Amino acid sequence: MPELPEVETIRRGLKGFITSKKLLNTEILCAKSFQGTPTTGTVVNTRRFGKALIIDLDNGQSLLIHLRMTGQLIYDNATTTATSASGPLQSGNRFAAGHPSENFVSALPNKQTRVIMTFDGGTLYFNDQRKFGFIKVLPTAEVENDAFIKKLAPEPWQMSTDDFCTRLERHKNSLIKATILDQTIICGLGNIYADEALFAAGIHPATRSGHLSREEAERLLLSARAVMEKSIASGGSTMATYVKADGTRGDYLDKFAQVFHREGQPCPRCGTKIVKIRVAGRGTHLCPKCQEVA
DNA sequence: CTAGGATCCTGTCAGC
DNA sequence: TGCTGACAGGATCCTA
Repeated sequence: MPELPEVETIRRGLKGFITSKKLLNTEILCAKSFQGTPTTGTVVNTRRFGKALIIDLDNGQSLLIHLRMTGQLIYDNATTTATSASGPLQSGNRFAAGHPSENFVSALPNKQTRVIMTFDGGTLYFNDQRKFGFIKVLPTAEVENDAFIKKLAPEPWQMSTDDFCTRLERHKNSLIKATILDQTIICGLGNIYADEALFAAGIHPATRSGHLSREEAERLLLSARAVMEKSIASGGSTMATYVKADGTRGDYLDKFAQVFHREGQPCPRCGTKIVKIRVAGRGTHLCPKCQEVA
């Protein structure tokens, strides 16, 4: 679930809360969700590689966190006077981001809480319904050598059209949606932003990657940047977007999604009904008129 | 090497 | 109501 914009939003939000705070204790409620030996230390940095979040401590150790499908990070601030640079992301004493659910606002820990990390100033809950995500402790110097991190391709902002075209050609028989979901080909997109980028570029998700013209490839690359930038600007999937101003629950996708979870509704561009099909094993949303099969 | 499908896990929802 | 299968904002492993 959480894709690059969500993880970037988490990074920015957490940075404001836990920088210079000391991690005092780690409580592991689900062994599968935690790798390595729990450690203690003061937070000196928060970084991101694609969808992976890194928290660096001053003891030479780092936390590598991947939320996969249903992970959430929810920080409960112990002090009401904490100053956060990320005002809009905060609601009461809590900052929450990741897979949108009632966990953002309900009592913690709960059935889906996998790890509880106590800081001198607050508590960080790692919730994960499906247990695909994890927190891993490793030496800071080894983060970039981690098997997952090492394989990641550049993000859309770091990739030229030429480079993108070369990568598409290497996977010319794959469907374009599968290609852009592959983090070793281009990094950061997940199921939402893949659909949104393909819609913005007017490309059918089941097009063979090698069939895209250079112009189409460039449109897709620029669209990938644009849809993720827009999501980051609106705060990704955070409590602030999940809980509306009047206190009611909302769909955070309302902030930017044109096609995702909008099957049956009119295409914002031409009015044709959005359809949902299956491509590369994933639910896929598109406008059958704006994204004709090549 | 690439391409496609199964799989990890829990929970929800549509359909009988 | 209760059961069943499909599916879910990700990535890896296995097979051809």
